[in-house]
Amino acid sequence: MKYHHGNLKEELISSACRVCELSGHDNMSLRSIAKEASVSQTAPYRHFKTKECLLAEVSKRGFEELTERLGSVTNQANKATSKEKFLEMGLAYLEFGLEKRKTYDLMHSPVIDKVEFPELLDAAQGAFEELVQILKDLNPGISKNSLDLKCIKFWALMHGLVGLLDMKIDPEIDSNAAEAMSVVKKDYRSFLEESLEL
Amino acid sequence: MKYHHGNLKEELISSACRVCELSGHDNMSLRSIAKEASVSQTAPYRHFKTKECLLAEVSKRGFEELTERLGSVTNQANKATSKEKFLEMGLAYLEFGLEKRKTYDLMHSPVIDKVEFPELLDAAQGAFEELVQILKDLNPGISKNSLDLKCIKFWALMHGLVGLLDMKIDPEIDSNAAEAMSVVKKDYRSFLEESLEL
DNA sequence: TAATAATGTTAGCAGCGTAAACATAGTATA
DNA sequence: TATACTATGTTTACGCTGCTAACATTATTA
Repeated sequence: MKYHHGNLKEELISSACRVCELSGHDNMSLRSIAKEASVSQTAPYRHFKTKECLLAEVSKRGFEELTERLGSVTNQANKATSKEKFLEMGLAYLEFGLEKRKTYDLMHSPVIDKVEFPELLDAAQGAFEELVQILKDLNPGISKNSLDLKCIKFWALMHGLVGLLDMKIDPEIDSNAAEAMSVVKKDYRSFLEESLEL
Repeated sequence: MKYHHGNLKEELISSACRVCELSGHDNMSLRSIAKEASVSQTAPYRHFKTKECLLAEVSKRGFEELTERLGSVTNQANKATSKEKFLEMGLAYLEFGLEKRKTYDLMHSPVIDKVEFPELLDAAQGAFEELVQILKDLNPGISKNSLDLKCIKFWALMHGLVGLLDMKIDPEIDSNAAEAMSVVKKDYRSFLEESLEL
């Protein structure tokens, strides 16, 4: 066993990403992920000033993956229309939010003060740009102001849906909210289509 | 000093609500709020099985306040039209989310497993019913299915906006997202009006 | 009045984030 | 090549946390 690990920082981050998505950032201790890397409890402090810094790294990777997923919709070199790409982007956003739910939670959690991590804002901005681009394509000649509003509306709707779709609602209750949610879940696409006025 | 407090449970809850909104549920320890009530660290365990149970109570009160705020819009006995009430309800939702941001975070935080606290789902359902009612008034004769979809759309948009509006974006960056956000902040009402197709 | 339940205290456990002091390995410079 | 310096690891320890167990006091009920 070497005294120097060689690639500890990277291993800690990827381990943290795994633990986060598995158990949520609440159940994620620096000590446990240090142990997972077979390293002393305080070794991470050679690479991260605080636990929050490691979490910020996890969050950043989340935004990068989201950006990548959205971008791959934009960049698919097929004959899909702008409208279709737009719908697909909405789906891609929802899929990311639901598949990587715990990571998505961290990305939007107040435990990381984004003001202290400007690179996180940059990463989030990257994802936002993808939405901006697709909406611009979809609305040629639109004014900057209207475009901004459309972007926020789209983003907010997607963000809100991720939160609501994942709500654990007891089907026994058969409440209005549960019913409505199941309608949406049954077919995201038609819901998106209607909601986004296409 | 009496041995028995007499009203400890209630005091712990209201103290927890205060601390939560002040510092966020992450910076809230059972011990500190016990101390605030001048009671031993373990006294809360006579009233709450775990810390999560106390947090659930705080969350529940949040939903109740939200329901109350939304309801008071519905029930205002003036000559406001349904459309105006609808807009006001959107504003009321946003105001609650932004004024009681930390509580709002707890209400939507994964630290409380809502499945384990069905009364929380009930409380959330209460708020949802207010949205349903106003949308029903606004769209007489609408089909149940369409109504459900409209509700989700409205709720998701509001929920998403609360999350986005509170984002701390460095104005120096002057990014697209920051610009768009400031446009929305400048006048929620016109944004809502446009977004909700009125 | 005596038994019981409710509600408080004290002591103590294991886990946490983090700081300080120290050890070892890799790198740059003389 | 020897030596200093820096990077990266370990050990130890501190105070805080949620929580349990054992015990004390008060309120309620038979």
